[in-house]
Amino acid sequence: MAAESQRKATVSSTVEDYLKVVLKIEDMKQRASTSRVARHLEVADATVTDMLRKLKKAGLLEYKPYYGATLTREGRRMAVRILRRHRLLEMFLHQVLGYGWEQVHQEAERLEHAVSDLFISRIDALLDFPSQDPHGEAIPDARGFRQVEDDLCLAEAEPGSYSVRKVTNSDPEFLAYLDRVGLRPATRLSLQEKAPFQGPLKLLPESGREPVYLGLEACRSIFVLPRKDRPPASASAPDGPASREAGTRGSRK
Amino acid sequence: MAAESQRKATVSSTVEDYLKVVLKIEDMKQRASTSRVARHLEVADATVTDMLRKLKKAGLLEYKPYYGATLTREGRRMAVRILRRHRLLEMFLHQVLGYGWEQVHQEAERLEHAVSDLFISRIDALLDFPSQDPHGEAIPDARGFRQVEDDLCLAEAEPGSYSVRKVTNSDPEFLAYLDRVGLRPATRLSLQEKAPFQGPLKLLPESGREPVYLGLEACRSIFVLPRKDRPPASASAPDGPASREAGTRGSRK
DNA sequence: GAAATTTATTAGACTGATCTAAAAATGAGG
DNA sequence: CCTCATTTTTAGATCAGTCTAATAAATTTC
Repeated sequence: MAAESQRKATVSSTVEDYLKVVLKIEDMKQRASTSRVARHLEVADATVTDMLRKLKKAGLLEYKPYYGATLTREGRRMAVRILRRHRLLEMFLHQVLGYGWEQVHQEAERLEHAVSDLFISRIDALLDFPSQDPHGEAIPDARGFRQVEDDLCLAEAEPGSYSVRKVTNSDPEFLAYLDRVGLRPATRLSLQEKAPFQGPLKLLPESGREPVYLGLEACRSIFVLPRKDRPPASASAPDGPASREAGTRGSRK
Repeated sequence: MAAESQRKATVSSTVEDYLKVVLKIEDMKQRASTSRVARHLEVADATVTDMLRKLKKAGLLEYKPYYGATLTREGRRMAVRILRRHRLLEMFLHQVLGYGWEQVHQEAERLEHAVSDLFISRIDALLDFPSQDPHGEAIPDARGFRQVEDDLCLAEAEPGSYSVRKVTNSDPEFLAYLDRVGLRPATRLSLQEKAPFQGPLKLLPESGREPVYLGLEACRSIFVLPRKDRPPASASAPDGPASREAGTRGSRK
């Protein structure tokens, strides 16, 4: 008998973190090499080599020495489960406990390993089965299905009118800054020029404020949706004027 | 340079568990001996000996070989902090996420080590600063102050009228049973006889149902408050009408 | 395509929390 | 006060996750 194990494999939170990182790297269409994984987790390369071998043995990923790791079906299932927990928790912290979007990541990072499935299903229901977290990232559903997201990275966008879809960077400082200048999911903005190789990119958030200048790196973590109306227009959108105002519950301090 | 350390000592969740257990034992007015701590934590005695020495070195408790441990001021502060988190979390799970009182303990046991102070203060406010958890146990306040509780243990109570104050036993089976027979904090009940050495004690919960019989051990985890009206009376208590139709003596079947 | 550079793996060690088995204190009874 | 049972500690190991330093494979560069 060899094809026995089915469900229930309970893993340490360390293992969950490794799987999460490999998934994240694969999602960015990069190779999950030892050093890349090590950078994400902030551990030594040697530690990762070791761990990847263990995870391979556990059947959670494929591992080719000098190449890197690839999640197996089971490994991906677990990774997506954690991703779901993480994002659902972020949403919960934001909506129910009033956390700012720059505060949710760190807390969710700890809770995702500690809460039970019951907890997750209760907050899912309490939040009415949300499909996105406070940063605009999609929350996988309970079966592990994920929406396909082919968003446009601001760093590659042509001049035009857009709205912010998601921000993939959890640095609190950075998020707090975006918040301050009025850039959050659903914010409308117009872009005058294509992102330069170096130097800041000029944005005009609809919020009417002054232009915002962002470095290339910053732009890489902002994803947008094109809007079908030209940059400097007056009244047009039928779904409400200065909407954006709610969400992003204050707190801070 | 010697009297430096003040706050901030961050400890592992294992250490938190040891402190919690020592506090619990001290609260029961027992000696926190190696083996008693070991039994509570379900680890080997040798492990405890080791750990107690480390905790002593860390200044969290006194430790006398062959005698046991006593929390220091700092150790007690930490232990009470965890107790507060635990009970506040239980209340939160019960009130906000709809957990049954037999489900809250296990989840809180994991969360108490994972949530931040911000999380705790948010749920505290959300629950409107509760003073008791779902089992009727007092929640220490944010400064670490604890209400003095001198409750009467059902195992020692004289016949009379009481109401349930708290239940100190987190076994889900047991709690689910109490729930089924209608015994929970604030339930009124009358006691016909004093707890026997062996055999079940007969209780009459006000909820009108049949008498309930509880073993001595079970009675030890139930604490009650005397009510000021005698068993077989008619009208008297100003805090409720036809309270206790205390008659019902024995009979019923 | 050989040398230089980068990336990855091996080797050896450490830390924290745990265990088992053996030795040593403690404390009760005679 | 001596012996026996109980409780506690010591000794020696294990396991997971991590590190550093040394070595080896892969890749890039000239």
